[in-house]
Amino acid sequence: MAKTARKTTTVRGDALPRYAQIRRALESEILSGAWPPGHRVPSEHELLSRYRCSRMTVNKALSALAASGMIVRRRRWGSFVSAPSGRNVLQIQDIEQDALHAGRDYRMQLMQRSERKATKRDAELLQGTPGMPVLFLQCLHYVDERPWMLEDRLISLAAVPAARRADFSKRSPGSWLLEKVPWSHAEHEIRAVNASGTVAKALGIAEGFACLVVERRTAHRGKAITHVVLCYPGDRHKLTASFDPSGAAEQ
Amino acid sequence: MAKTARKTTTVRGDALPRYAQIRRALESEILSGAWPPGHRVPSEHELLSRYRCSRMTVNKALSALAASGMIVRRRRWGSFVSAPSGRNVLQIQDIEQDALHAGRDYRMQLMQRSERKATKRDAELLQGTPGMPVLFLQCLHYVDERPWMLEDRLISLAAVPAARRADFSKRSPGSWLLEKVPWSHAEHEIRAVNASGTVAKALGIAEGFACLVVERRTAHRGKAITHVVLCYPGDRHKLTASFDPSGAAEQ
DNA sequence: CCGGTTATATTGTATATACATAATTGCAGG
DNA sequence: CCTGCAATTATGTATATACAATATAACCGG
Repeated sequence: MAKTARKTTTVRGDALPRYAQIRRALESEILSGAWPPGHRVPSEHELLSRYRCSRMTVNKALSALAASGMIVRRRRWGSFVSAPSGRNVLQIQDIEQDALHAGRDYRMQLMQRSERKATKRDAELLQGTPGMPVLFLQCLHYVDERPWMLEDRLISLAAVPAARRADFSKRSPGSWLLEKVPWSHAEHEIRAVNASGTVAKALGIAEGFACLVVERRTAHRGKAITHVVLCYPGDRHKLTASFDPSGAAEQ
Repeated sequence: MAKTARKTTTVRGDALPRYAQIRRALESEILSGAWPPGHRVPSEHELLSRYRCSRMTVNKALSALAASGMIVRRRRWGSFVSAPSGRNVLQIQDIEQDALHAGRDYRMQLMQRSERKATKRDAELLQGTPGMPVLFLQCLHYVDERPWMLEDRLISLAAVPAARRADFSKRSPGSWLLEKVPWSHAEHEIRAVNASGTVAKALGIAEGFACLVVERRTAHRGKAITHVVLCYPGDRHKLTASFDPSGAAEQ
């Protein structure tokens, strides 16, 4: 009695929402190859009459597909399946935290710390000007008491003056920065190198052993914050990534 | 005269659309650190009265932020800034095509080709069963007439029977598959290894030279399609990636 | 105090509608 | 034939509205 009679306007068999269904349907046309790159996706009008729903709903589906790079949309032109290269993007989780805190024993040791005016090379790495104040840190990270990774880091003291007084003997500069300093842009480079004598000694591996090197430059509002080189023995560290068409992970 | 009098309902100073403005504003609160992880984002109601717009508009902004992993939303709970680790994802462009066709001279050579019943190891790599029919290919890729990359590939003939009759002496199996076979899931692994004698010989580098190895497993609807190991001399190939908070690249 | 019902807050989905924008097509007038 | 305006098409953005789902809080009878 007290309950107000509710009219169910949309009858969903407890499945995905309509916009997601439409998105999936289109996605599967594309991923199955039925709609090759360049193929014209039906217009919003066609889709709304096909799926018997409002334009906003198909628009949501199409916008999502466009955002994920599966299709390209242009006014008056229509929507078109984009080239695979446009969507072959894979995502890699944060590199630093990765693998370390997987229930294993972790500790780090500060090997070097020096405050200095940027050399020409420092300036290049930070994309700043020589002479700017920088902090150089070298840390050795251990996992289960074995040397795991060697970190060479430059921090721009102009951008992060607080770093001058931070204690990096316990706290890794990476996680300190992550907490203290917001950043909005990062560039990574990943390559393989043979360990030099000093690197080999620090990591307890043979000279020439293949290492995976991750180099990262971080900036905020166009101002460089830090530049870091992480060197992992190649047999221990792997980067893994998995790619799924947009919907799978989100829904 | 003929022109119908048009009322401009929304006065936009030719700037970003409102939902993008709102998104940016919130994003900058988060990226600037003003709203730390766990901080509560104003509710849609608060935002719509603050920005004087409809709920759908703020919803679009918030949904986009949620999709990009900057915030987490829950019914009746509200929206909260997510931990940085949730958003430290970086994107890497397609690995195979990368760098190759950058205006340089490319050619490839088929070194080995064998059709066989899957060994135990083959089956493991393809996540299939021993005895299944597979095609093994080894290709050497040249850029500017220098050996550039060595590819070891397994293709499941059950999933791609057409591969049996394809001519891989000119066409790289990677691009052939990309065109012929839709795929929906891929897993990558990236590591560094010292070149073995045979690899070194093929690539024209010294034995033990550090190589970047990219391993990829591709599947469609849970059925394995191909497994490939790409081996690049470490000094020549680099993976690069750049991360921006969602909006920058799209808008 | 317990246990259930009811109210409420907040996001999720969907619709109908309107106007804006961009680019092409077509037509009219010189 | 060229110019320019108008119509057309398809997407882009925004509003107002309605109902759904979900979890907390408040209330209330026993």
